[in-house]
Amino acid sequence: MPRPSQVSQRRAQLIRALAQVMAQQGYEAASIREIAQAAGLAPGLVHHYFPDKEALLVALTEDLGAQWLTRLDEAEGLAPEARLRRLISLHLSVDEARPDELGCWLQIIAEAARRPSVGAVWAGVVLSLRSRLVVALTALAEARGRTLDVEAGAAALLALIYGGLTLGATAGGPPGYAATAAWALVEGLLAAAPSADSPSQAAG
Amino acid sequence: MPRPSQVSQRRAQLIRALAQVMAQQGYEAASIREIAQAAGLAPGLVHHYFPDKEALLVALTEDLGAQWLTRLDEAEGLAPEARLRRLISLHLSVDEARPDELGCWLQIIAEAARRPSVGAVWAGVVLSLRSRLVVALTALAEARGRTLDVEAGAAALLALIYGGLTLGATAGGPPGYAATAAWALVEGLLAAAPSADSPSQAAG
Amino acid sequence: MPRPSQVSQRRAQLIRALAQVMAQQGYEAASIREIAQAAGLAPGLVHHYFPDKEALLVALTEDLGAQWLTRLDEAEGLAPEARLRRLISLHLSVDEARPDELGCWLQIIAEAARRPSVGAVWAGVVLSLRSRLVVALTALAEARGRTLDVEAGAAALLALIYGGLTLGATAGGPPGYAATAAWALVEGLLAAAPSADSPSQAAG
Amino acid sequence: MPRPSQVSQRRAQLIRALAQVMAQQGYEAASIREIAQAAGLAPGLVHHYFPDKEALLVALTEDLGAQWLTRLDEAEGLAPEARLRRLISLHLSVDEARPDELGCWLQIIAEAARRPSVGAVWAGVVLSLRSRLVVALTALAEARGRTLDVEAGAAALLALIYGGLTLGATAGGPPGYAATAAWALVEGLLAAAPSADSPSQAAG
DNA sequence: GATGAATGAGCGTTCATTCAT
DNA sequence: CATGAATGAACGCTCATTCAT
Repeated sequence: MPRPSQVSQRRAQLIRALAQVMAQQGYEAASIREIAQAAGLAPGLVHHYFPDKEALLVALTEDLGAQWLTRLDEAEGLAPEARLRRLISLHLSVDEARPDELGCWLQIIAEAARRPSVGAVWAGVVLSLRSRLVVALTALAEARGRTLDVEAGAAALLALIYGGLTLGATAGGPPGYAATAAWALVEGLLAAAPSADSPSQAAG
Repeated sequence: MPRPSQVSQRRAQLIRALAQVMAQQGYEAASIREIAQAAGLAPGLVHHYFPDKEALLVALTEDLGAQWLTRLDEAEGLAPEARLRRLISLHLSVDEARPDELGCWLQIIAEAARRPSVGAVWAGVVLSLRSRLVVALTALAEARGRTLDVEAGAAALLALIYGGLTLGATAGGPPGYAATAAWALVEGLLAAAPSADSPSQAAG
Repeated sequence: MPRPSQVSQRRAQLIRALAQVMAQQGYEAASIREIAQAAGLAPGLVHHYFPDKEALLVALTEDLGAQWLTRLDEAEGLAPEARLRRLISLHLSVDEARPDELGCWLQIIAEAARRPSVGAVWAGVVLSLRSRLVVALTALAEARGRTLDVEAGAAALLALIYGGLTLGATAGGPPGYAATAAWALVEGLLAAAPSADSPSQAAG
Repeated sequence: MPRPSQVSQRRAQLIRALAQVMAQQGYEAASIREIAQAAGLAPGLVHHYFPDKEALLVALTEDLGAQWLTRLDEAEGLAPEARLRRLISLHLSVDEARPDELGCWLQIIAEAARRPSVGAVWAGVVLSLRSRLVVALTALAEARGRTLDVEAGAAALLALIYGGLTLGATAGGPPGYAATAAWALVEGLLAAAPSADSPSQAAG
């Protein structure tokens, strides 16, 4: 019987192998044989640790999502504005430090659209990311004395970030615009928001 | 002898069939047999009109891109601000009127990342969309008397729009935030831009 | 209604086209489309002039066989020994003047082994070639005053020639050995044959 | 864990199955499904043991070539003349004991003409066969005190043998002529060769 | 646990043949 | 007569998955 750590290690090996193969060839084209080879394991082992190929994809999605969230922890404890700037730049640095990761996400989103198991995990990841932004935005709005629809603001920020990464990876574009634009979006939203001490004018 | 339009019609049939099947099952999972059946044609005909499956995907990408651009023509001739607002809402209305189209784009982007033939067409579509936004942004900046980096602004707008559509389709989110946020982004960018008549204060 | 000459011309066009394509790709790999293209005709026309692909192969076999026989007519009227030498060299010159032809024969023999219609034509060609050699050998044996089994001798000569061409085309070998050897074979057969005026010693 | 011999056995099964099917239907017409069925295996297994169909054909060619050479070993150790007679009759007995084998060779030669991988193996087989004949011819020429171009002689012998087998299998002919003729060829070549002890008369 | 042989369905693609125009 | 669109069976090959060892 393997120690629990060995199971985790084998699973992690296979998850990384899927990421590696999938980033270059896509999920469907990543064959079990190739994944096993990239992991240095026998093909038959894949089905010992995962019931099927889709479960492996779900595990990778969870893994990448957890990593992403962990990375954002670095912004904890900063002042509101600095924290939001940090969150934005941490997001956008994905494509520099981890080119494979972005490729994986593109494939995952495509699969999420028609595999409920993947879609659910992806939706959870988005929810978590958004909630981090909500917290940061709330703190900033409070510091600026504004009443902001932070849910919508966070969704918009994430959309700008995600869109910027995707388009940058697949269709190029001017360099470094996303960070600037993300902050302009924050300022634009804050400028349009009513002052916190005059709620009666909010709807105006 | 078949009329010339016959060929175009058959090709269009097959392109629509691919869109239909692909939106629900993805590109790889859309088999030639299924596509042919969705088009009401014999399987062998697919390769009579397209050299291979990838060429059909490229044709669909071109077709969807052309449709998208055509839709934006509706904003022609409006005043700067109205035109930009119209462009934004035309983009964002894609998911309402054409749910299949959004699903197709998700799959196309995933394929564009590793099929050069698809990637080139997609990059061309993005370029065209961005140039429409550049024109509109330039007109607006001029009307407001601001000096704007319109390339970066257009890229950011498109990123926000594309990200909003994608995340909305795959992970939900608050309703209708994207249009509001897009305009906040525009205002934020304009607010941060120097006045056109006082270039010396640009860096201020 | 086409004039008879047009029918013949179209058929000849297609036969030459098959030869051309088949020499390089083999019979099975020579598609109707390709053959038609090589002939400069529409694909559908092939089945106007030949009931099916095999009939086209049979026609080509007949055509090549007839050409081969015609070529041998050049040796008519020569003295016995010169005539046989000429026949041998005419056979062996096939690979120099018509490289495609040899390639076709290799494919035809392979098909002849399992298509009766082709096999029959091929057998007829061999019979005709052999009978030319029989005539020449008979004349030579008579001139030398020997009683030769000319059927066996002609078969052996043809075997040597055909084997030499085939092996030369597919596996190389010393240059020009076949002509020398063919004549050595003739002399060897004649030397082993009894004198025509002492038939009683033939079986010795 | 399968024993190493298991792999060899499966490969041999498939090679024999290809020989069986190919002799009757040709290489192109021998479908993977049919070959697998003839071997009593599942269709998918063929590509488990051979990368593709052509590799299976190459393996068969190597196998038949090796068998042919092994058969010739029976002539080892005989006196020069007896050895050569034995080599000739061993070659020519192919069509009696192994009708399938001859059919396979016809197909292989046709494929060798346009598949380099097959052509190379076939050329190697011919080379080996010829070198056996060279050795035997050399010994015989020495015993007879003659200076013979043994390379050319061996090539001619092989051509006569191969041509005789091929024509016999596809177009009939008088029975048993080839062995007689092969020996007549040998005697004819020896008769035309200069004496070994009078090299100055070689050109005479 | 670990292996890789085995299965058979399904893939993209090719093709000879037919036939409406 | 001539065209090439249309058909659907069959091809080589890949694959996730299973399972005996």
